[in-house]
Amino acid sequence: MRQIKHPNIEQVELADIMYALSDPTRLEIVARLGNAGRKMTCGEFDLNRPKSSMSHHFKILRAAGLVETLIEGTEHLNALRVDEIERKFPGVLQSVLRALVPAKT
Amino acid sequence: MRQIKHPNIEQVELADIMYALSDPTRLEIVARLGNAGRKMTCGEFDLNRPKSSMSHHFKILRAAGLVETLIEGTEHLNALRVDEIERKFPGVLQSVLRALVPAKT
DNA sequence: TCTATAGTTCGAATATAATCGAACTATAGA
DNA sequence: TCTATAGTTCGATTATATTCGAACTATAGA
Repeated sequence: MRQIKHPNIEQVELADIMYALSDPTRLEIVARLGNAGRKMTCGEFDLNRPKSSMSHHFKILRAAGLVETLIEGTEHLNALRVDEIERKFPGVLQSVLRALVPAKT
Repeated sequence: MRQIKHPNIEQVELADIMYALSDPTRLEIVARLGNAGRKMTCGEFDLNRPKSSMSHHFKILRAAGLVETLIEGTEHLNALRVDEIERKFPGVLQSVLRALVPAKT
């Protein structure tokens, strides 16, 4: 396996995005990715959960089209697909990201 | 039972909203309520599902804080809590509603 | 008071999801 | 080639959701 397959943006459905965002762990991952504004490895999220659970959540985020994962060496670099999602569903991801920031005055 | 209890807006959580919006039937209900821009009875949604299923979905939409239900006679009048949600999570519901409109030029 | 209407609740069946340890894969570097 | 690292996949368990018929509740109107 060279690179991970992602859905292309035409295939992305709103209900799947909503589903992916309905879990607290995944919301946290999305929040951190959004805050970071850079690619992050799975290991960087220190959410006190075993690797297999984290992997499961990333899989769902990827399947929903929210996250894109680039394999580089032994690491998987994850990024939000903000631009594409924004073009397809304007405002949805941005407003969610804003809602996730804890009152950043 | 006089009137149905709803969560007040402070108690409403983003994950619950996302969860409520992750089901196609509920998305459809929300879309129609949004389009209508008026209160609608449960029976008006002609989604080919038994009453008990519809009732279940309305219960979840209510619990998530998305829908407000007013009892009037034998009917239950449902409305989106757009203003409150908008104040708490700016853009979230609006952008979802816009995404649900099928290319209304 | 009787009946029709609108919707909820209950209960059981079925489906889907979350969780996590253990085994696995792929790469980097010694 | 051996080892460590990063992450995935598998499989089993447990938890949650969906679905829908049947019974129920509350109100309106005759």
